[in-house]
Amino acid sequence: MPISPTLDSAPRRLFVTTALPYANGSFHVGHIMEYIQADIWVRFQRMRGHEVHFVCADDAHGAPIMLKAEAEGITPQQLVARIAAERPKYLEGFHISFDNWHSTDSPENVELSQDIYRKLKAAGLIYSRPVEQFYDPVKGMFLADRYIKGECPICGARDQYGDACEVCSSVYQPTDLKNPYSTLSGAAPVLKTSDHFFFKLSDPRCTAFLREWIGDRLQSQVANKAREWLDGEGEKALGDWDISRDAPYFGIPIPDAPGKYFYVWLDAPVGYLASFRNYCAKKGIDFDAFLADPRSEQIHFIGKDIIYFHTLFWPAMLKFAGYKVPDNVYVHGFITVSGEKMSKSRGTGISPLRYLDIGMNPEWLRYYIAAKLNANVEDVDFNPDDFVARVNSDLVGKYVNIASRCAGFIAKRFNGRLLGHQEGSAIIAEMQDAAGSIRGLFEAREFAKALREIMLLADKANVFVDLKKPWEVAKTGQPADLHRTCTDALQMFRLLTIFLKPVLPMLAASVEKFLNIGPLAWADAGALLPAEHRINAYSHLMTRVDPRLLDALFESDKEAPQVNTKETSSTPHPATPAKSGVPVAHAAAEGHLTISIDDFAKIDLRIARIVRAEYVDGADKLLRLTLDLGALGARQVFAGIKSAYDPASLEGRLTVVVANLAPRKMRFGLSEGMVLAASLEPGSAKGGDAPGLYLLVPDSGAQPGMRVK
RNA sequence: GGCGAAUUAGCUCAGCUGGUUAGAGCGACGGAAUCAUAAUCCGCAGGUCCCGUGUUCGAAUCACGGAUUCGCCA
Repeated sequence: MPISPTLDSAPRRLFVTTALPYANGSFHVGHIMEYIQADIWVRFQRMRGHEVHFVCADDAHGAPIMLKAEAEGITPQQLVARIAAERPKYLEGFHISFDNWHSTDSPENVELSQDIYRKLKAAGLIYSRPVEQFYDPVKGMFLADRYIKGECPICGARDQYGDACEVCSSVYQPTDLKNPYSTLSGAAPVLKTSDHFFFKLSDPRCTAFLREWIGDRLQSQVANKAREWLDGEGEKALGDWDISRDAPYFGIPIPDAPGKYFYVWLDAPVGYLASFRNYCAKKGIDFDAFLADPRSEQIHFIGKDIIYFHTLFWPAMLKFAGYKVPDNVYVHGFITVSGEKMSKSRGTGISPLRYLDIGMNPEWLRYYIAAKLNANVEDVDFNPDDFVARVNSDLVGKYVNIASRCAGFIAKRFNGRLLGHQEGSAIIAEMQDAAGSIRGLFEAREFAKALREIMLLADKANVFVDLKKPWEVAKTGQPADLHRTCTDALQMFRLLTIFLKPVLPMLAASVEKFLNIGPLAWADAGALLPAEHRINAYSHLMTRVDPRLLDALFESDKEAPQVNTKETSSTPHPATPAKSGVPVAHAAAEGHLTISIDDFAKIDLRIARIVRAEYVDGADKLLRLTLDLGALGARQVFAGIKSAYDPASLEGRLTVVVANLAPRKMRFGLSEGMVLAASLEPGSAKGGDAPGLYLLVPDSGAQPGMRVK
């Protein structure tokens, strides 16, 4: 049940988080979707004047990170630091406005996790008992289910994981497997007993509290699921939670229990608090006072895969450790691509980094995702054709176009000044009235509905301009009428900008500059630009999506990056079950000096004929080359060889081109490859020598399109 | 296997507690316009509402069965 939009204007104090991403790999588009959803909501709240603290952190602990670091010959801390270092590129790239980004491998988290544990223990909710588990005698560690494979006890299929058979889909215990082996060492695991600590979730105090906490605050789908778990009976009864792991383990030591560590899922959500506390210290906010303030709201945005942890363990942990409990958990579905689940191992999906690298506008994605998000736990499909149509039609065709078609008149005919808004169009008032319902939709995370309503208003603005025909009035009518129409249309444009600002913060900033106004807040919808207000020159606010960019986005991005292998992903995991417990010990250790023949084979080198070569307006170093690649067709390539070659001298010549280089959007157009040329390394030029540039040329007889290998 | 969710025009989706000819945006098609980075406006055409049976005066909407897809069973 989404909470009803606040109708009063009492300032709220919001502590908002997104799920902590596991720090063993880069962000995927599922993370980005969650961040975009939360960021839109957060920016909306800030625009309304509320106090918002929006934080996240890397989820750094656990066996997968420990093993991966070991395989790379580095410490877990080094691995986590490397991943952390690349986070800002994504977050800034998609304009995610976190106030703080921290790590669960931090002093704050150690302190908070241990404190919570001690208090739970004091409350009588922690106990220990022996657990018998598979143990890898070679690695000297206990094995989680996914590090064990063997033959299915039901159908006999080989190489099945310890929890379920992919062939006959029966479910069993790892100890049921026939001929089990450790995926880490290949050794046959042995059963070994060890004491584990448990959080007594089945305690009547916990279940009673959780029933009450769930109340009607959660989305109905989420509440139903949580109650199903809570009310389970017999086999399905709510079990206690095993919160300890034995050394060796990368995690937080359990107080007074040598060799025992918190299971990563215990300290992961505590990371929300750790990050917030770290942020409070930097900002001089009183952490304890904030959490103690009954007005403070704690909101977690998460994906549907981790409902269990956030609606059962997490509130119960906080409650019985005497901490503030979450006010709400907002759950979203996964993102699919053209209806297919993303699978990193199969190379499908969208790489956020590639999206940025090929020059796609992050606000296109923000808009598209917002246009498909609602408050339900439903998957969102990224459909390339739909993406192009939606963005181009809504944003460029409808919204930006309003400013574009009026700004010229205001600038040329009226010296950039607006008319007063007396007797303005009724559509302006209609838009101002709509601010309330749009606000309610943003508040309830019904972004798709909000944008539909906003675009309906944008349609009306375009019809308005069409009916008023300023281009005719400019020739034959009264200047005052022209002034009136264009002023009104810009007033509408400004109102639409307020409504779109949570989704399109950068575009809104450009509009603020264009309109020569300060940052727009939600309440500004109640007022209009004053008479005689002077606007700045218009420059285009957003370009259309070139469908070829989508091709580039999906093209042969086959090399699968690291697959998440945490026990359960703490992220809005797009899909794929974590199926790669496969050790990669051999991979990175080989150093970076040599590559394999397979690596080299990835580079598609081709003979190309330079059909045309020309200077590029405004480029210091570039020539635009049109290449003939034989059977591969024609390509446009920008080459930084202007200093060494006269375009005319290049036409007709053969050279070598990297044909499968990811296309790159440059200021002057799309570059679809790279021609090869020899030069000295920068800085190694001997005094005075020009570095020089020497284009590669094949021996005579080579034909365009031939493969070079 | 048990439980649950989804399936509506070419695409993306609305359709509340069952009620007259099932809606929107985009796309397609036909016109108009030319202020706007060809954007805009008007019109028109698209649907056995997954299939089947049933309840009902009446079902996209309810019940049962089935298909497909997905999820949970920690």
